Amino acid sequence: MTVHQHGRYSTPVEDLPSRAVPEAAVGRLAIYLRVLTSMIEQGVTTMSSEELAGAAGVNSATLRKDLSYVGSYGTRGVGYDTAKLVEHIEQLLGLTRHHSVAVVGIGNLGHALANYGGFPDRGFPVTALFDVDEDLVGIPVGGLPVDHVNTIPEVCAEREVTIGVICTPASAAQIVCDLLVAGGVRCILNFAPVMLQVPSDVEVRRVDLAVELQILSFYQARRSPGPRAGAAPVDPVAVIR
Amino acid sequence: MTVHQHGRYSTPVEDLPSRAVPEAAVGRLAIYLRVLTSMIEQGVTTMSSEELAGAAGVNSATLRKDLSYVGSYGTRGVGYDTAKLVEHIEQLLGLTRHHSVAVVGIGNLGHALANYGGFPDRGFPVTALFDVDEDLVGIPVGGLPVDHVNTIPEVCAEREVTIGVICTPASAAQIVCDLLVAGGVRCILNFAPVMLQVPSDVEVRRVDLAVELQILSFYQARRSPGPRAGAAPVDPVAVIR
DNA sequence: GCAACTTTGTTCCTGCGTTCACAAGCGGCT
DNA sequence: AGCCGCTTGTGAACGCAGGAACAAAGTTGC
Repeated sequence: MTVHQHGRYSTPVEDLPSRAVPEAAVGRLAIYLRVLTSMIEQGVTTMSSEELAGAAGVNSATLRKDLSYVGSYGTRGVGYDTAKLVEHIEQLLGLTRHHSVAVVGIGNLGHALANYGGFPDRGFPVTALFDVDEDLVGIPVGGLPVDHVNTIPEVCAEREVTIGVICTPASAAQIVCDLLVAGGVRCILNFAPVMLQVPSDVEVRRVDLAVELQILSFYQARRSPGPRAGAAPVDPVAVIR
Repeated sequence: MTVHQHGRYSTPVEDLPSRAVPEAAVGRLAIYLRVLTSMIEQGVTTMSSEELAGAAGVNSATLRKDLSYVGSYGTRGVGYDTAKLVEHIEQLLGLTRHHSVAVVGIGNLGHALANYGGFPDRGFPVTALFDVDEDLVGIPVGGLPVDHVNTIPEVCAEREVTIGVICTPASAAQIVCDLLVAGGVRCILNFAPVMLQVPSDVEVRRVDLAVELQILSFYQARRSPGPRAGAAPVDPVAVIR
């Protein structure tokens, strides 16, 4: 029972699959991936580290080092083949096979996530929904019927859920987490404002709305004392779609 | 126009308000705050660094260092007065005054956020909702009518919005962002999967579902080759509420 | 009132991540 | 075919954050 939420290392033992990749680098790789697929759709077949870094908002040296973790697939004097690079990053991130997702807690947020359809981008199909509320059980949300939280272990094992998303109130999060772990789920995305206690082989990512807002509040608090920035210097000709 | 999303420093100039606080520390302080308010509700008036650190899942030395940023308000041999500490952390995080929040993009996620009511914890009232869809404009969501995105600059200036939350599709995010900035908003929470370009005095926090899932996928990919963990060693006697 | 224990606040140190800078390598041009 | 310029990949330095250890300080018990 360790507490290791967020930040920490990747491969404490076993450095066979390339050398250990820093966690921050993994996050950036996911961003490169998105930029790359977007560029490929626009017909771009080759990008230099400078271009890609610019689009991702990072230093080009950082980008090159990140890409060196996945292997050396660039051509000197030219740049990176976008298609090849996508392929290799996807492989490193384990996106070649699908990851079945379960959403627990079908409140406002859970409802929103369930309706995402195929979930952000491809490769993360939602295959199970759970809630405590008996009135919700059986009702389809986003085309999938809700099951009772008591059935989490069986259903998760049966449907081979790899990622559990916790959208319950804080008070229920730990219990739900234990049930997911019991069902063999070893990756958890936690939206509840609590630090989950999990076995060391379970990975938890926490997304905390309140913390994000408070960090923004902090930066707002220590600004130049000027009250508010000048109003509307940008043309309000909003042409969205 | 800098790109500085996430990570970076706090007070590049001006170290008047205590010394520069590392960004990571700010995030942890928000967590301490939650733990403390929870403990106060249970009648706890004093906590040692060891206790508080345990509850927050961090090292006690780290906690003491974090608290030293807000000032020295502990009593040696005793610990910290929970009420006093909450007060000082709230002051540092700028939570003493309210931060008016605007939500842009009333889709699944925007709908969920608008319905949060007073928004996570207290101090972040949602005072404006926006969408492009004419059919949505005027309809109240969570008790607040939706306005058209074209009116973002005026409405934000008028209602003194300090934090803008972007829940639009990626394609609209940058335009919406520009409109918020035009309305004087200098803190943005971005749920759209794009790196926003903003003036250097605007702070952007990004919450990216796809990236979080892909990071989990990465850790899942490089595990002990064993297929799935053993099933249900935990009693499924789920007694939630 | 004194001594011993407890807990804070801080200094030092270690280690990781980011950045800089350069050598190696590849394509294009003459 | 050889040279030139561009871009990658990596070795080394820098800087920050986290952890350990210690000194200062305050409280409790005698």
